[in-house]
Amino acid sequence: MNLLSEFNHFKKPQLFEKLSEESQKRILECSVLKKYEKNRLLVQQGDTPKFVYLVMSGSLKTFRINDEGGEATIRMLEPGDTCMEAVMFMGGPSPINVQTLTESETLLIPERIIKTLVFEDTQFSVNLLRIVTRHYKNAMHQIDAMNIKSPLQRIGYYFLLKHIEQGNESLEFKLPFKKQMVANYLGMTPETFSRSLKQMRSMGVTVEEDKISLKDARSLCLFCDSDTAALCADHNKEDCQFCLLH
Amino acid sequence: MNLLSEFNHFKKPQLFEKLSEESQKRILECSVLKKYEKNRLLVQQGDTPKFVYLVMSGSLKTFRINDEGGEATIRMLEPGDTCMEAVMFMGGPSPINVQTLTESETLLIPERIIKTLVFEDTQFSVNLLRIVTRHYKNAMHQIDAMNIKSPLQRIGYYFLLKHIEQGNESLEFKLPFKKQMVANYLGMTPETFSRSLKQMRSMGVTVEEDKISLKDARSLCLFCDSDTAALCADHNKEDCQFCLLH
DNA sequence: CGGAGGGTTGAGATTCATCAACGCGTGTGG
DNA sequence: CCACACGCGTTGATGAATCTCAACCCTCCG
Repeated sequence: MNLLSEFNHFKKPQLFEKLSEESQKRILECSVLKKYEKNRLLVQQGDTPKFVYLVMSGSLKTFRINDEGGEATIRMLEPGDTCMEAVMFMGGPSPINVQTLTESETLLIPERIIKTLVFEDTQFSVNLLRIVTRHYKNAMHQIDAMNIKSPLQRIGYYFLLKHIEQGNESLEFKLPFKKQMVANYLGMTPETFSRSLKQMRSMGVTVEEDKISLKDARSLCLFCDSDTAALCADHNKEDCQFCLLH
Repeated sequence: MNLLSEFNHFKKPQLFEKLSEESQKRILECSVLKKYEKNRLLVQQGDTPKFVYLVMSGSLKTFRINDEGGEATIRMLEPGDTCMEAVMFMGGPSPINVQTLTESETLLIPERIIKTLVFEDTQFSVNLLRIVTRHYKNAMHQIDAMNIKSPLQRIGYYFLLKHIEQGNESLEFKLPFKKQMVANYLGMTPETFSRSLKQMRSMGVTVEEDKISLKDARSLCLFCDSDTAALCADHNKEDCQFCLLH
């Protein structure tokens, strides 16, 4: 099973970064590839974690639910992303559900190899640490967003991230998930999401279907902040709005 | 500087758990103890992280702010807790502020020793991983709370955690921070916090000053969920409300 | 004594969720 | 080939929940 070649199809999973061939082989040898239909529940709150899921194709979400039926999306995953790595080190049952958003293929990496390797390969444990801290940073931004940002600002910041992720240069980029999903991820209803998008037009940001178009490269700078600016290739250019603020 | 004896005053920092004497010594040798007055800002959003802060006495908070002056509390720390460990592995500037809530003493552990040790001592990197995943789990609950929980439920869950933390047996326990702080941490105003406390009285939970009193040991079970139940000593007793739900 | 900070209470304003209806594109079955 | 249902997104009207603002009480402390 040579899956490594597969990784060329998308960003190389951070889990395998700088990892010795040896360790990569050990992981892949005991992992299995599995295909799931749309909306299939892979993990439920309260389950004991058994696998790390590496998305090969399709998309998943992780989320929490309460008895009244409310859902809070924690993350939305695309090919190359992993989930449940963090949960394994929390101890105890999973605090989250994992579900496919579309038909998906995922690589199931057993808990045992993860927990073994973490003590035997420091590069692997550092990779895990980097992954989890990245998730945690995201979570911080989510908390921040829901406490002190308006729906408009939440969307703006989300778009800014996607813009930076997708290379920063093009004035057009894609919404990687259904609007409903994004809305819930941002902690609002589809209705307010839609209404906020309308407001955004007057700021030079238009959305048609899943295509986001900017009037100019600085349209989203309004939504930037000090720690996100560092990710921006234009951070040090003199027309960076964030820099102007100082 | 023999600080290890200090650790008897509070829970042993998870950072040092199962760590060799050797490694502990290496850390302590290059760390310094520092005293700060109340409301002193130790780290600002955008700063590059220089230290891990281990709280020896007093209390700190980590939080984000926006230009309109809004604050979103991420964590509140007591003696034995650490912060900035996660930030160091995020890469880039700090997304959070760190500030003392009261006069405090903290141990400053330089970034360099952390980043060195993480590659040289797997126990240390696993400790970090456990710490960060615990933070992340908390963050998930915060996200969940603000999306799909009422103020009442948020407070109830917070109280439940404190109750479990403080040993689960006594019907009285303490609110470890000022109400204002807790309110902001839970994403609400002091006013709604106060009003929700009044509602809680009819559920058998009364608060006077910082003393929380329960009518009976099950008063908070309403606010439990599947992953938190596992922490509860009474989880498997037949009168556990959560268990009854199934 | 007087001021400051924390907490509570009340009244009013605002914002977002809810509910309902509609448009549009797609797929399906008669 | 048409009719219909369904999922997704949008729009409008309504209502409820929480924030805001203001006043007040209390305790602590100079």
